[in-house]
Amino acid sequence: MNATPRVIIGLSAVVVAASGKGPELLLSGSPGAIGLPFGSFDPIGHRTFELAVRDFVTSQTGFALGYVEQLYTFGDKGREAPVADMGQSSDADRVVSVGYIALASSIVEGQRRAGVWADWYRFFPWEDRRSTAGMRALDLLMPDLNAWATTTERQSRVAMAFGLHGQSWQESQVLDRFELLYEAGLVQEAQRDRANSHGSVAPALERAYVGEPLVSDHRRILATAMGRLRAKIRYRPIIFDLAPVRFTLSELQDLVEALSGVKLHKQNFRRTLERSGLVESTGAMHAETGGRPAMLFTRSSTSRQAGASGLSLPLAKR
Amino acid sequence: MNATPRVIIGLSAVVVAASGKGPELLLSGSPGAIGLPFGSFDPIGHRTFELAVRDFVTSQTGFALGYVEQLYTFGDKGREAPVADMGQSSDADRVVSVGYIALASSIVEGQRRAGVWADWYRFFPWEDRRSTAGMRALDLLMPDLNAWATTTERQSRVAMAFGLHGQSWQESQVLDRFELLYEAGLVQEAQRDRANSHGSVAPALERAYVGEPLVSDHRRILATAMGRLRAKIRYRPIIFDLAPVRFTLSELQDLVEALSGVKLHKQNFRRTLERSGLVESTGAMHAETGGRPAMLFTRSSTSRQAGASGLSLPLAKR
DNA sequence: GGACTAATGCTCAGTTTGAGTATTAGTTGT
DNA sequence: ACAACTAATACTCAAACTGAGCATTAGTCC
Repeated sequence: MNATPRVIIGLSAVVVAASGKGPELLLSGSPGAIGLPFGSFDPIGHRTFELAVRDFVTSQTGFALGYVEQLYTFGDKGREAPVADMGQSSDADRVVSVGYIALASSIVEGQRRAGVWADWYRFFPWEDRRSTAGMRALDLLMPDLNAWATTTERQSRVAMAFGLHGQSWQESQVLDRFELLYEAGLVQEAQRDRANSHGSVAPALERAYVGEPLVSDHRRILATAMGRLRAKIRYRPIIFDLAPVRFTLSELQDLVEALSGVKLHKQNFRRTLERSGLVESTGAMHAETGGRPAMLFTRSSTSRQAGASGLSLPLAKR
Repeated sequence: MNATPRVIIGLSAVVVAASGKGPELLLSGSPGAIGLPFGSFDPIGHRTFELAVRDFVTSQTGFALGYVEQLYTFGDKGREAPVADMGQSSDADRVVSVGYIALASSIVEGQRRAGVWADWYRFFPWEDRRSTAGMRALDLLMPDLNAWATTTERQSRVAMAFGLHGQSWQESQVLDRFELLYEAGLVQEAQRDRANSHGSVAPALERAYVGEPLVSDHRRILATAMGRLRAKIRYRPIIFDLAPVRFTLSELQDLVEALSGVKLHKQNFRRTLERSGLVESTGAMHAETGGRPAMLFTRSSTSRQAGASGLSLPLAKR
């Protein structure tokens, strides 16, 4: 047997922070080739992946991470993340990339250093169902999706994924929806990948409603991360790793809505939240923009314990 | 910079099948050094990890896998899985292991080929709360756990993990419980790892209630897998990947109980199951050992769709 | 002091659970 | 053929949880 080709471990991180607007992502790369922060794992220097992730994100962007969780390890041939500019890989190498999710509590202007932060809905406009803009993006996609759904199997997949025909919208099925759009050729990555293998060029898609593409398969990784986060806020109190230390219930609700992309019923949200025992009021009030002042809350100590549960998401009406 | 040491990707698989008794695991190794099926990833020959897993499990045990899902990637230095007998690694290499969970539908005697199958509760006796034996294992551990829990922080962790003081038992917290026992030095791996670093030898533990150890950190991987599976049956219909094609509701319940380690309320279990639409009755009946014959069911077609939900687990009384 | 804007409070009906009690359809022994 | 036995199924009932609204405050801004 010849010398085995080297295996290179790449690390990519979906770094999420909440600004006043909503969830923001840390990106790197140059215009036209934007991607997730990506670094390669040094088998000698790094004792654990997690330390390595913290390390390269900090050194690339000057930003220190809070909560970090492993997402998935991507090892399929033909979908490798690019390490071209690392100058160390050759064609014979096999790149395996380990994806991580990291949360940073709300962005304070001073904390922003290098790196570009972007609203994550830029890459998934149809995932934002709070605004009419997001709903409109989906409406615009539907004709193409329907055209693609020629078999009943496809139709049923589309219906399940996008909550059609009486199925309910499942906010955490981000990856299913993205994969469907990819298969239907409605996202730019699909056309790019096909062009790479067939040499054909498809017509440009209107970015406004198919979202912006990312380098390599980073949008897929991002979709995986989004789905995982959205699912996880339901059973683990990770929302508090994104929220500021003290917050009003409305601010917390806005944050949850921004993450999950749906509107919640205000009174029911606070009801379940108070019952859950995850928050406790500080005495202080918050002088608002206008309207009655709100109580400021903090996460309770029980919310920090090992098995603490997450939030329920009572949807708002039609 | 010197030539970088090689990175070797190892693959380990937690292969679960349901026999009449309960969940069984596929193990390999020789007596005294039992572990999970383990193989190394060939950067040239294998296009994807998943294919590689199917491949090495089949070639090592003659058993073909059904459902396969990635579990976690373990890359911490000092916890590498052993590849000693592969004859290809040197001290300078860094081993990263990607763990997988695989499910095989119920074991038919004829399907068993190589490999050893073992009841997974052999490794986690305290996780089986259906039998008095399992409850007893926990009772026997408690004095030692309490002795270890000298701080309130530790006490609260123990209480959360093991459902003490009014906290409820969370069947999916398998890893938390194992880690706690490890920290408390109550599982053999802890003593082995300490002996490796300090050269001290601790007294042997009574295997009957601390469970049997596995090679390397395989018991930890197994705990992770068990927790994941137990959590997942609640939100995805994977139980049907373990069940036979046709089953009675009692058989299905037994299977769920065996997996999750708790007793369920029979009438409520079938009520939620029927409402869920995950199963549909075949016309056929099942001639039982004794008692009224039961209807045979199959998983419904909707249970196969993308976003299908899992089972609710209505606990039985005290 | 009145208008305006959110934050909080409360209600109510429809569902979903947790726990049991009551029947029913086979099997087995006499 | 009948009685005893064993599970599978059917039903009931109350407590807890949810989905939807209506009603009441406590500040800010003319």
